[in-house]
Amino acid sequence: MDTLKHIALLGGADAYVALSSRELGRALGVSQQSASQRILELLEADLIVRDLAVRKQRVRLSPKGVEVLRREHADYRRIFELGEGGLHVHGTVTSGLGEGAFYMKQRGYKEQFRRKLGFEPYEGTLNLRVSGADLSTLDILREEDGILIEGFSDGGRTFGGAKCFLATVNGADACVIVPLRTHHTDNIELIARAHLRSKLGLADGDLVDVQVRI
Amino acid sequence: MDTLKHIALLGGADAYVALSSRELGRALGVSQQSASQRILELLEADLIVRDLAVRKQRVRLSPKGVEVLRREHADYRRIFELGEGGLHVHGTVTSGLGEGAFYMKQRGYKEQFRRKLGFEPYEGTLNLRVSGADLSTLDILREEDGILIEGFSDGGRTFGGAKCFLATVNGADACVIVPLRTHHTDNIELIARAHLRSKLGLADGDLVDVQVRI
DNA sequence: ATTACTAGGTATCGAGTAC
DNA sequence: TGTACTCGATACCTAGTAA
Repeated sequence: MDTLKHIALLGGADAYVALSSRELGRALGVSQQSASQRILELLEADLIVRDLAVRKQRVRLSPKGVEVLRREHADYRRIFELGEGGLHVHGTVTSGLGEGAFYMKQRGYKEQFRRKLGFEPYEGTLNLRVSGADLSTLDILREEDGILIEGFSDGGRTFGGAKCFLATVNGADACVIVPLRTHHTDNIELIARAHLRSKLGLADGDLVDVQVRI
Repeated sequence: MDTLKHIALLGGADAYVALSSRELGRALGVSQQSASQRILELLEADLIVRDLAVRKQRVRLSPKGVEVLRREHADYRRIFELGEGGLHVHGTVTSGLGEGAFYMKQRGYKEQFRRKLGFEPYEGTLNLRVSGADLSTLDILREEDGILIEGFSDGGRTFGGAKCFLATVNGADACVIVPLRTHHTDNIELIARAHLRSKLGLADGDLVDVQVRI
């Protein structure tokens, strides 16, 4: 585990890195022999792959190895990023494709919002683009349970389900929408009773602070 | 290490959590005896503190224990979040104690800034307070090598060294200063050729985006 | 230079048990 | 119920060395 992390820190998550057993041993504070043994164990567990040349071996993480570290990372995010009273995410205001408004007008969604959130949201969404450190914070949301909005069909078209999380944007009450069937994106959408953009005086590119209650 | 993480995941980073050695053993896949032993080791290393009541022990991380996990977290951030072109940190503008200006006026520093950064910075610093996810991002900086500003003595007083990292604040060129002799704080200081506060039109509490080049 | 086998010492683990 | 001791089994690490 520690060995796997060390390889990743050397860049082995993306590409092969040259790493002799002696170097590895020194870095981990164990002997060359033990380091060699650890490499063999990681290979046996399919967590790394190796290119064993004559001079020096080159190793890199396997997809399974990356997944193991990612899970570990998620644990640390839970510990440190989910502090007092929820989870902070920063994002910049963007104007989406206007799709949000289309979805918000659907009766199948509107009715659920009224019933499950206790208010009828404005027929539009505030789009935020998230970057850097906060990107991984979104992964926590995706794994967390929220207020469930069920999918439905209307007029031969299917509308997917979503999860909602109560939140505040720059202090104003709002609600984060996370589609259930979602790919890893850097976008989040917010809804609220009012038109957030005008209520908060926001323009494209403005940086806002979202505090999500979990 | 794994034990420490598990305690933190139970909430032991902020407060005492009840945790019997049997529970801990089950969670870690070891016996009650080994779990008890691990608790003792963590106590010995001052990574946790314990409230040993009659019924059940309660444990929580010590500041040192939190620090250890934070370092670990920083490693994972380095692996997964330090992608192309640097590192994003968000912070809110605060007015410090005005100390920044005092230091920036010292000849020992000014001369080094001019020589090593290639410009003479404005005689004041922009203070940012960082929170949540970005806090641990700062730890990456603390471990990274930057442009070295050496400490010196002047008039019987000693001034400590620091590291600098080229950065942009809301798009404007700047430089992050990280004191060498520092522990974990939630503050960062920025210098630039111009007075950033007026150049960017910033007021206390404003949220800014810092992109650090590494 | 490497990697990795074998042999032997050491730390770690868990069952039994005391408190 | 708890925690934590002793002690035999075992997993792990290192030195020497082969390829």
